[in-house]
Amino acid sequence: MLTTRCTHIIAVSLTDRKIELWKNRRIVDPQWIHDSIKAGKLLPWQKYGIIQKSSASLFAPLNSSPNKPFAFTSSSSSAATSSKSLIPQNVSDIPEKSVALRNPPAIPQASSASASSMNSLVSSSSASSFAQKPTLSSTFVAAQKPPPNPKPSFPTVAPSTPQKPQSKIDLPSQESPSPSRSILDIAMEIEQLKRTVGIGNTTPTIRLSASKRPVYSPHINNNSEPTTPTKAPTRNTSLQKTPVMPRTQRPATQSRIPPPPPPMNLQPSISAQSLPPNRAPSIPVPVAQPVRSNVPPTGIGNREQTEFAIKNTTATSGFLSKYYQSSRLSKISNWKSDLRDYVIGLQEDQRRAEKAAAGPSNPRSRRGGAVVPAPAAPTERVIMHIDMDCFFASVALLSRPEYKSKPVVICHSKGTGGNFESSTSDSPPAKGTNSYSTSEIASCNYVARKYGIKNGMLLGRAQQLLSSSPDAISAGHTAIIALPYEFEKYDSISKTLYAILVQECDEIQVVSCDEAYIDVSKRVSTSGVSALDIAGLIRGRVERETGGCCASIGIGDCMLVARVATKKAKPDGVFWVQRGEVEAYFEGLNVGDLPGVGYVLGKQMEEIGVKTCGELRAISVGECKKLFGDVNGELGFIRLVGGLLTNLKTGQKLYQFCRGIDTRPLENKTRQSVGAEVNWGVRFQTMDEAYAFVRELSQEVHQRMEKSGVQGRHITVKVKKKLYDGEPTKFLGCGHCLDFSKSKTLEASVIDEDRLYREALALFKELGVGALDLRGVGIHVSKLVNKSANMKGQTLLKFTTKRKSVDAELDQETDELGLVEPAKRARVEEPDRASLFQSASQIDWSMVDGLPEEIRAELMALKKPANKAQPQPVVPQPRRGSIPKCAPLTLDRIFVAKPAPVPTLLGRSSFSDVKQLLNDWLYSTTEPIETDTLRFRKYLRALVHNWEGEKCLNLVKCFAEGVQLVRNNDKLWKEALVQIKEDVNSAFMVEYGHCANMIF
DNA sequence: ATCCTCCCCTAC
DNA sequence: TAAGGTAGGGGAGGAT
Repeated sequence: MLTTRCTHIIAVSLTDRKIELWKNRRIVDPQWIHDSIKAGKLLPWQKYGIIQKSSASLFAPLNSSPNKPFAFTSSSSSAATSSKSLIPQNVSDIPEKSVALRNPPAIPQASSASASSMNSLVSSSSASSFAQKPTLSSTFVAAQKPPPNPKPSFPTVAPSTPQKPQSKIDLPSQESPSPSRSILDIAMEIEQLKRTVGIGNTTPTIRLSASKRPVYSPHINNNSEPTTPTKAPTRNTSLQKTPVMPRTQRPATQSRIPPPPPPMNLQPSISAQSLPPNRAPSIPVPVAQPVRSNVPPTGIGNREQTEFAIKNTTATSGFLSKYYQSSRLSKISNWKSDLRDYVIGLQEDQRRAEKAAAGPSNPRSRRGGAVVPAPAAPTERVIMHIDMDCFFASVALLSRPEYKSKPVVICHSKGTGGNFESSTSDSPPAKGTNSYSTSEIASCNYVARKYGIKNGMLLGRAQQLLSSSPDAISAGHTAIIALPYEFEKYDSISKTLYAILVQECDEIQVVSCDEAYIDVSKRVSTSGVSALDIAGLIRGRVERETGGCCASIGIGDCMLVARVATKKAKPDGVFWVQRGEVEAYFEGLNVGDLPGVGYVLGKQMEEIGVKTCGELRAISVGECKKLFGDVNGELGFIRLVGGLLTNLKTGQKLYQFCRGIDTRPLENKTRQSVGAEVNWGVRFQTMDEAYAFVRELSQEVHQRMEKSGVQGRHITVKVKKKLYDGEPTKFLGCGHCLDFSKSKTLEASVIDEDRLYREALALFKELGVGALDLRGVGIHVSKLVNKSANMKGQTLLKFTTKRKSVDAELDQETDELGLVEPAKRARVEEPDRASLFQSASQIDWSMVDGLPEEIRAELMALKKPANKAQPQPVVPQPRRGSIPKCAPLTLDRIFVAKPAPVPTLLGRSSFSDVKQLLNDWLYSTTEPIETDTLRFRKYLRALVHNWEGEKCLNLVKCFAEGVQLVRNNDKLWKEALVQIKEDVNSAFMVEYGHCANMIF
């Protein structure tokens, strides 16, 4: 509401986030109101703009750019020459449409100068250099080695006495002494962990979602760490592994031996420099006019890639349907929704049938064709988790049994000259073929898994893994068999699976196209058939009726236990963890195997030394009392784990899950939202292209809503903004991005496609990400109502809304229908009003509702063309002033934002203390532990976000020199350094709008 | 207190 | 080449 209807924002200070969001709004000091009242008229607000004010008052005398990162350390005015010293405060304040604004980030002139200024500062402040500054390097080198390392390996000894600042960089404020700490102090550890993992309010305000994780998204997260098989004790469990059906195995006829693997492709295959200069801006600079060109965006790749990209980015119309035909993730999601609808339908039928069959004496007669005797209340729950084994790969092998003993993966890559069936078997794969592919593996068979290949891994990486595996080579498995998707088959087999399941169960919950939970408690208790027999029956049917696809089944007394049992059952088996065995089974279970524990939570638990459920359980008994006094047991655990890791609900869930307790009922919830998003192939040159894409996406979402028979009134638009220039490693991928979203609740549900588009477009514009920076767009609609129900509901909503008068609402409706009265339209033709705007497209419509009625009506009239029959243009004229501004954040924010907490590394903040810590770290361990590297990276990012870029660079330099001198450029340490540099670069891009200059 | 917005995380 | 979607749970912090 604030952002959509306010004309001015009165504030004394703003959070960084608000500054980022509202940098194009009128943010004024309260004094403006006082002075206006005193003057008896509305004074020009510009003088009171708090961002402008702070910047102007502090830097105007120096005529320096607020975008200049290191003004406070540099006496040089060379970097202070930008005439673009102030970012525009409001769209309407930009006299001429600044094209620069639509080509963000509008890097100020100063930035390159700043960079060089920074560079010179860094080199002159080789204060922190190992090699060049004997005194400091000796301090560093001669530091006491801490004892070899506990965990964490960052030493936790008391910090050394703070030294004098090395240079101007170390401001006195950074010299806060660290409290002395003890590693045994659990409370302290919690604080430390909070700092490390970013819980609490010490994190920089701009969240770097991408940088929290080493790589984008769960798909890739899967790559990095092969999960070790669960080491669950088996002595107390009833392992009922059904024998694997013998499979016909034909000799492979098409396998080929690839050439020796090329080196790892760590860099994007084609650098931006290889493209024409005008297409390869390493730092986007404002250009006079965006040029619509057939040449694709920056750095996509070589000629073939370029040609492909022309046809396959979001800037091309028709992208969306093609994309959704091919996206396995989209299909997986949609199948789930469809199946859920299907099952809900079945359940409703069943309820109706029961009602019809009536008679309390016969509450249940038939279900899905199977006769179900009237059950007594089951004494024990029997839940099964059914999961097809490597579903896509299994389906592919149905028609290609000759590959069953080969490492098979399913992905899009055709691996030119590679392994698709279409290629001839007598020609070897082209050089480097699959080894460079960035195609994601959707599914792989167990032969491939044996060599560490996993779902989500890039094909290139998988091929390299195989090529470097002695086991694979000796088994003759040197080439991956890459097979194509067969979506229709998956669909059909999925239906077969569900048809079987609904017949063989009491209750069912859809998980995905190849996975479900079923409840067979009643069957077991009434028929006397054992759970294992039912599982065997289901597995037999699935295999027969699908033509040979195997399902594994885990059995337990709740969904949780059944699910973790399935892991043990795979492949092609059944595993039953009975009630009495749960505790022992969970004792050794990896916490990562618990549902809900993914990459982040898993890492956080690892931080506190918790790897297994047993260890997690032990927390409560061991330490809660220390922390919470008499609050121990469950509550203490929840407070500890909750406070430590996340919060209450997660703590509660973990408390139960690590004990094998799960009381969730099986259910298929009706959907609460509908959406569509694309984060692949998103490359735009102009905002018009982006707007056109938003329109396509709105249409898609609208279609989906129609299909589901729902309407909604809460609209969310999400965007991804790239963090780096150049193309990401993954072809046409989104790379590392910042995520932003903006949402709006309408007074009534979205009715037509056009309204959805207009609302989405307005939100999209508010997000303010420039065409060149966009890497992803999504539109979601929630607060859904059933479409038929909504017809009744709308009137009510209209009259109960608090936020808008009925008149306004009616006006809006009228407007939507293009029925603005001619009289109203005529009035705005008066030159005095109309001249305020060059065109209606310049009006910030989101502010209109906040205006007085008279003006508002006039503007509304202006909004609509006189000819009401005139259709809405497909691509609207962009509102000039609303073109996103992606200039780097300016120094303004330092003075406007609340004082940021001082970043610390294990409690140290001064340069010398941190440097000492790095020294100790380098000496204390031969290999960098990832946790420590992450800590350091996080700290460096925090420094940059706190505008301590120079301190950050000097620390990186210290570290780099330490790696060289202390660790003799050891590979692992160098890798850590590379990660650190990448992180710092990305943080620099965000804060300063350019890469960090790290020539060490 | 409770709700809302803007995220992040997780699962398939 | 390549198709990194989608929905739900939940938390932080601000608004009401």
